[in-house]
Amino acid sequence: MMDVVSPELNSLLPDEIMDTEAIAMEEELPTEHLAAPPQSEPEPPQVPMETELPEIVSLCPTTTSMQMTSTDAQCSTSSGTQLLLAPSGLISGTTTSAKTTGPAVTQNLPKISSVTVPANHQLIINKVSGAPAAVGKSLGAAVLKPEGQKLLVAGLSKTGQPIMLALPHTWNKPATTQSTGDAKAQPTQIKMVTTVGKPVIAFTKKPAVSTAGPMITKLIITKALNNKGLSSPASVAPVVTGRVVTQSTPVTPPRSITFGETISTVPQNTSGNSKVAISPLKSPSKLTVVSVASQSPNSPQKSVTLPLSVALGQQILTVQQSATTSPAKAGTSQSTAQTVKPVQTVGGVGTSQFKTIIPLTTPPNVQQIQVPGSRFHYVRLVTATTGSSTAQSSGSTNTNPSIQPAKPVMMNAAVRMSVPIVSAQTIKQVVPKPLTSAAQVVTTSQTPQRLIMPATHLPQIQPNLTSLPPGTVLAPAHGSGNMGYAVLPAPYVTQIPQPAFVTLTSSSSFSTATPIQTQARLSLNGLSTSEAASRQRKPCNCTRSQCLKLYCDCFANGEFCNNCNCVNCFNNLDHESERLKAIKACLDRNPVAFKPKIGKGKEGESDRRHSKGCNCKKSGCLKNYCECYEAKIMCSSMCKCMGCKNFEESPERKTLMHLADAAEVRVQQQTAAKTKLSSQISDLLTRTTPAITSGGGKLPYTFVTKEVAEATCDCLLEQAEQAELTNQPQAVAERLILEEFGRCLRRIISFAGKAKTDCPINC
DNA sequence: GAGTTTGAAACT
DNA sequence: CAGTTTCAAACTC
Repeated sequence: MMDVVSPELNSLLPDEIMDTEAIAMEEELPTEHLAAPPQSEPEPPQVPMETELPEIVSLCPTTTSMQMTSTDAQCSTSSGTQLLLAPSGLISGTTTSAKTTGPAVTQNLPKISSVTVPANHQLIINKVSGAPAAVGKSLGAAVLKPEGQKLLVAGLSKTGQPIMLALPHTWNKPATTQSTGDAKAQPTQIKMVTTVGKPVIAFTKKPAVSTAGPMITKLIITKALNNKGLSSPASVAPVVTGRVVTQSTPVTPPRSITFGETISTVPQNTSGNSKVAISPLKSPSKLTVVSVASQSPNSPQKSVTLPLSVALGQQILTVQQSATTSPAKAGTSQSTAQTVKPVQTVGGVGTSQFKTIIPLTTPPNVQQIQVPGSRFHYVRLVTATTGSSTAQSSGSTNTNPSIQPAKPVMMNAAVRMSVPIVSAQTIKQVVPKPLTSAAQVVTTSQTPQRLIMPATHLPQIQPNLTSLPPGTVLAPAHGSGNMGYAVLPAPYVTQIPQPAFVTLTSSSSFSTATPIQTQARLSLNGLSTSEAASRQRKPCNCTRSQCLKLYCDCFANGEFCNNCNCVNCFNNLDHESERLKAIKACLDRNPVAFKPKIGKGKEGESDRRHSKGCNCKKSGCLKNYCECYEAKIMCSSMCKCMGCKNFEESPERKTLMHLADAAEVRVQQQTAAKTKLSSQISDLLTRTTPAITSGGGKLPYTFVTKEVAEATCDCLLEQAEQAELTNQPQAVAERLILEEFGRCLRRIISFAGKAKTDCPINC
């Protein structure tokens, strides 16, 4: 299964993903581009998180950046502390699931709903916008300005000293734009540089690069991994570089992204780079990326969590990575598919599909990368190269602040991201699969990394994550080099060999991970794997499109063709590269090509409506040609149809509906009748079969064979003839015949009883 | 089942 | 963005 990923697949992925140089360049942004967060700027009203999700979180040794609000804050990166980033407005008084991982220290910080510092060095801070106040100093964290802070970065230093960073409110401004991810805004890049004891954060406004889509906010966190805890930023030993790129769409519940990375006090031996593409999410509300360090005592684990939302569902992205304490370079590529647990959603429009991404390696670093244009959501796991490792091994003597994260050399970790997506097909079924909103974080103590995306709405990420066809899976290429990805339809996720779903035994970060792990199997559309597997899709009949166009329903729904009647089908594992190209082409044409067409309308409008509207001309929108009618929804103002009869008061529509209802009733009645008949037959067989076969309950009539019946008839005829020969009156003749019939019956019964006695078993 | 109709997707 | 072509599903016979 895993070998389905061909090496050339790497080349198919967006260049932004594969190009490590590009990342490095971004990390090397000039300092002058980094501007301090305008704290004086009035904070905009709380906006849905989808507009404010940090796009990139980079963990690197970059030193250029503005100082954190608090200079005394210790860099949490040096001590396995998990960092949680909570953009304001993204979290409304709800803590992430990580909060449950252990004893938490909660601060009633203004704009911060809660701060959790579990014993496992994980710090979770939930920021609530709108409440100006100073950050609780009891934590020793930097003071947050009430205004102009959209992102709160908190972490615990090796000494346990918390670090908090606030992002300028401008980060959230794009959120004001309404629309499903179409809003274009100038991307804001936030670079955070944390050295040991000297966390720094910077904000940079960059011209929008993305061709289309929601504003892109980039958050880059650069931190030096130095267990020595150098007080000088100059002496930074870069170890891990991570990026988190997320996009948010308007009006969406807060999300949380937990980003974790392993920080080892010893030189990082895992010099590798793993990339993880996060499949588009239909509307995930919460995204959590959790990175768990290896179990090595010297490899404390850190994580950054961006709590985004809670109420409507949570999307969790969990990345587990192991950092080998051994100084030796990891030369082996350990690709372990990880179990993906679909996060259930609450209030989901329909069932969701998941997208799973499995990186090849287990790098200590995780980078989420947003690729403009492609709208793919990627996570890159980057491990410091030899140079950085050497620096660390030398006791963090490296004083060069400009040290950039080493390019990935090896990928050892397997990361899977599961992203449930509401598919159009699901909507058509009008059978919403309620999903639980509980965010789940899966962690492992071993090398495997896991990325889990919540199954519910993730509007903020939607622009990117929803771009991929539902159920898309990026699987690591097997032995295809350092990196390889296969975009797999969700159904194929279940086909991945069991080892790929290695159960994660969490020993470290999250105590709550265990229950999740038990059900870590990927589910599709909110269905269990078995249910998903059983879900039958209508086979396509494509002949010319190679099933790589949206004409093909299979392709349009992000599924591989299976049992279809298509000709020259490329929508399968054998044509990964073509499929990837086709997906990219579709996304280039329409970034929301794979998003459900039927979605929620505006407030007050029908819950379901065609996002684009139909364009019917001849069907009157009363045939299945019409997508609205097919979806059993009314045409709306979005439609450009002619002669539309698919509106509420349309008599034609009512007539059709009545007919349809009547037909449905008939079908139901017929079905019920068939069911009843079948049940009766089954019951009859159930009752009779044992008697016939077992012998214990053999009934007399079972002896009324053809021969017996004929013999009886002969007896009766003989009796009738005798009566006739003796000139007996008819009444007497009838009596004689009936008496003879009675005797026959008695004989039959007697014989049956005798046979039962003689052969009580198996007669 | 073959042929026609239809409208979305793709193309220019 | 509009017009045209292509395509596969829906529909008809």
